[in-house]
Amino acid sequence: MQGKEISQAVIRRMPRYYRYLGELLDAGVERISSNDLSHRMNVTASQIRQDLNNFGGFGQQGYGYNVKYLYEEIGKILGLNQRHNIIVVGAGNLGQALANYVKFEKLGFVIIGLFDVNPALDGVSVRGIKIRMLDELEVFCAENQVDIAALTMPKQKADAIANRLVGLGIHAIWNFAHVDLELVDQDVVVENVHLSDSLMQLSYNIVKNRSAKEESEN
Amino acid sequence: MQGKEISQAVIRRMPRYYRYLGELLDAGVERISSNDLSHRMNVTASQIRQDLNNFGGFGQQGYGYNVKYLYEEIGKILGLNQRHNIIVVGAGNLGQALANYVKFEKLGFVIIGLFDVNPALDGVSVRGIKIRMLDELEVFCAENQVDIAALTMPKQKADAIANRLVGLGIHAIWNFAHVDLELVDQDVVVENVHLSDSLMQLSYNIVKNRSAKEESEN
DNA sequence: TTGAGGTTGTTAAATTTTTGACACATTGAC
DNA sequence: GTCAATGTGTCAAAAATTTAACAACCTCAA
Repeated sequence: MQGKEISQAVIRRMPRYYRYLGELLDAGVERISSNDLSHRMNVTASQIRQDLNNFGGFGQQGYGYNVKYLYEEIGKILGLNQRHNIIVVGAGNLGQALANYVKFEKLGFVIIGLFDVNPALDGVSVRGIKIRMLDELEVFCAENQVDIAALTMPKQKADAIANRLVGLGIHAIWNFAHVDLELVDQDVVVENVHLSDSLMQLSYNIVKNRSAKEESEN
Repeated sequence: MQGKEISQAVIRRMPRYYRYLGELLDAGVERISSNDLSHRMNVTASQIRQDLNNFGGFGQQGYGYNVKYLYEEIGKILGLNQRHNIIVVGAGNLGQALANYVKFEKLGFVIIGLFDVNPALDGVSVRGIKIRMLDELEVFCAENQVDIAALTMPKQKADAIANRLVGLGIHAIWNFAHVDLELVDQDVVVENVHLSDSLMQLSYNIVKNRSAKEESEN
């Protein structure tokens, strides 16, 4: 409960630990040392110990970490011990893809609504989730607990809708629109998924890799 | 052409600069100072100058940066001055969403093929792109220049297909499967998009934000 | 029960990243 | 032309992150 801030660099690595521990758990592995895990994950053992110690001492000297216990603790740290209701605003291909992605539910993220402006989609269901028109947002948010809004509409509309959602009491946004949201209320958590940026990074590394190869050839 | 390595931290920021410069260009802005840009982007001017100087001196003292020139130069750095042909392996919702996303083409990323194992999808077209069966991969890659493979199939199949693709001469992978690919050939560039990880980071910040609020209330 | 081997939590060092500061070049008003 | 204002490129300082090292402690076989 102490307020020492933990860097986002550490947070970015936690889901990966969680994933590896889940796999170990499935494989029936009961305990693991930071050294062993570091080899599997291709990071340093020191980093693993340092990262985990931000949240407490989960291991035991001479033994290592209990896989099941550590898995559950990291789950709690990441808030996976509680349910998060999501609405997806923008029921195009990406929005529907998210709605169809069953795996999120195993992590506690449940998509409870899809919204769009396109009348052709009104009433259509995706995996049992009805697509609603955007003007039903207010009523829906009043009647349902919405924790996260995923934005998958074109960037031109993103700002307006994001602020409308925040006004409806939603304080977490998973933003797929290719803009940096400008929110009036500062007390909102935003996580961006910028696919174009990701592609550009890949592209940079392709070019770099290619020229490195050419250089080593002469 | 000197080989001084540029950190991925810098590379991660470049697409964002590119985006902001593109917007300025569209808005008809001809020149911009690092200071002005820093305010718009909410970073330090020093970081902008430092970042850009990794690639050369694009600015001019007393003037700033020419928007059009800088935009184009960053485009070149990111490899956007050349075309990248993409195939998407896994033509489910996400794969089709990618195929439908027109914006990638403006950046030079052209999806030229979709592949799946589901016979029900055989021959179906998405935005004019025909879905092919996975066993046609070899012939397709022989007949077409494929620069990037996007993997949107379940994680169990990802490793095998990735290695198969690398064997076919594809050295860049845009990986949406929730695994760290284990590739036999080391000379491959991989960019991961782990949506679950992104959600978990969001979830962490939700919980943190919530408890911070509660604390400030008492 | 003992002790050799193993492993954490933690402190310190090394490295990387970010920020600050300023010499010097360019601009543009007069 | 002159000169104050502007603004880069770069060097140095500060901050953050990562890695290394090790004392303290636990395990488990004998």
